[in-house]
Amino acid sequence: MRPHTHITLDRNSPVPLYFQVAEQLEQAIAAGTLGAGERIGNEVALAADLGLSRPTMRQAIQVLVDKGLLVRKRGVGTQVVAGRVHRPLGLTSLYDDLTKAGQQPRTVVLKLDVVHPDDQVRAELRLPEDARVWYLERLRSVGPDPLAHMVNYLPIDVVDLSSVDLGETGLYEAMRRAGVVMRVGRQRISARRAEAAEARMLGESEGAPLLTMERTTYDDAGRAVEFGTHAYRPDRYAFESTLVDR
Amino acid sequence: MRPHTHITLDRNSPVPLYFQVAEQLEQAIAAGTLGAGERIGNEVALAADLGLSRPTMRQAIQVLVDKGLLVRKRGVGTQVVAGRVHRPLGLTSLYDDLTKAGQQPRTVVLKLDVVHPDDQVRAELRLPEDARVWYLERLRSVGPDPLAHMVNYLPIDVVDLSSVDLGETGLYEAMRRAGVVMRVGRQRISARRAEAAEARMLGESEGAPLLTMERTTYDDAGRAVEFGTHAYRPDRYAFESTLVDR
DNA sequence: CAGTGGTCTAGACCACAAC
DNA sequence: TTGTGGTCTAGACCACTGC
Repeated sequence: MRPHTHITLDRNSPVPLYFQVAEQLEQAIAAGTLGAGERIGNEVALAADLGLSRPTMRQAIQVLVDKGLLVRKRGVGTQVVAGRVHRPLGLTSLYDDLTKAGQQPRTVVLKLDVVHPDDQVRAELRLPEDARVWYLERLRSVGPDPLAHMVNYLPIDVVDLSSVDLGETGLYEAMRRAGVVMRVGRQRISARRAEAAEARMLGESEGAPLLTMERTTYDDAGRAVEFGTHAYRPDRYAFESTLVDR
Repeated sequence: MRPHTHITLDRNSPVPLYFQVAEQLEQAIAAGTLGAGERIGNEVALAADLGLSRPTMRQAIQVLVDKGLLVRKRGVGTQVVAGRVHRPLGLTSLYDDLTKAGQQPRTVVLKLDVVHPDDQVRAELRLPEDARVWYLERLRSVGPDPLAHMVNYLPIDVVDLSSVDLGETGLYEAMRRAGVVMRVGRQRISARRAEAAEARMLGESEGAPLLTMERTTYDDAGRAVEFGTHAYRPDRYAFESTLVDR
């Protein structure tokens, strides 16, 4: 155990108390104030120190356990996980990823249309026979080289894509601005050979390996709001994620 | 809202109450008793019906929210997410995945040794200069065709691999039997061309696309217990996962 | 307005690990 | 035996949604 690292609470803030604690603990870990393998806690004492109830303190710790930064062990305590911190793979888009990493992505819209979806897309989005969807095809680059070729399908009533500058705004950002609250994504990552046209667009040779991702995203009402199939140049992109067992 | 689906509790069971509830709700969703878009809840009434406190009921629902099966919306209620259920990508090994899917994987151990790790491996495992590690190289097949080529490094004090039949037992299973409790995994998925030797082993041609995964796994004390770099035939394997925003 | 989930309190008893 | 996290209770007030 060790003296806890100067956590201050603002009980008038709209930010929940458990979140304030989690944020400051995370900063302490990132800054090295709490080093790998070091123990925090215990929960009861920490809660008392901060004038919180134990459930609230537990909730704060749980946030960091879920992020893979802390591990709990009954009868022992709560410790900082070894190893450098990865940004977790969340419900973000490639555009979000790149801008957060300080990159400046450029996007070319190759096609934007309203179409009748094929059976696979209609099944993924759980749409009726006669429904129509947005068809969006884009090419994204960072620096001089292309990075990803992206095809997305959205139910037409989710957002009006014709009124959005998709060269300047990411698709997820546009959806959020339209009031869509995305909550769950189900994705499948694999690889395959580049086809001729695709290879040309991405600046690769035909048959080169491409990293592929298919994702269906659902909003806070459980409705499918987007289905996409993307292809990435594997020398320029990888999927990183943290898995936690509870 | 709707009548809740016959949940029975056993207060003498060692299984936590919130977990009993979550399990039975999940079964109801899988069976279609609770259909896509349908509302459950509310929390207060459900808790009262089952004779539970509201926090316990909330904890049960939270389990399924984290799995991506339910979404909550303040002022509205809790609904079942549309779409079929995916098995989530957890802290499992390829061996676990395949056996759960009813497959019978065969594993050939190509090499098992104790070596001095190179700088990358030593850094991933956070080991001192003079530490030694297990080097394990395997080829896994399902049916007549090879599926994955796997290289793993483990600190020598984690488990004695020389006493395990790794042709019959998965690595993760062997670690669990040795008392290792794995809690956090950090992984990176990408793709590349197959090299000559690798292509021969996997029954592919040189230059064929391979799906790659690197993973470092940590135990319940925050210690790095395993680092692996794997290559999969992408026509036979893909990574599926569910992402949840909270 | 009524109904919903989001947060928070102040306790309690238990299971497990380490000594 | 002592200390830790794991579970559970019975309330409370608030923020947001939809009518």
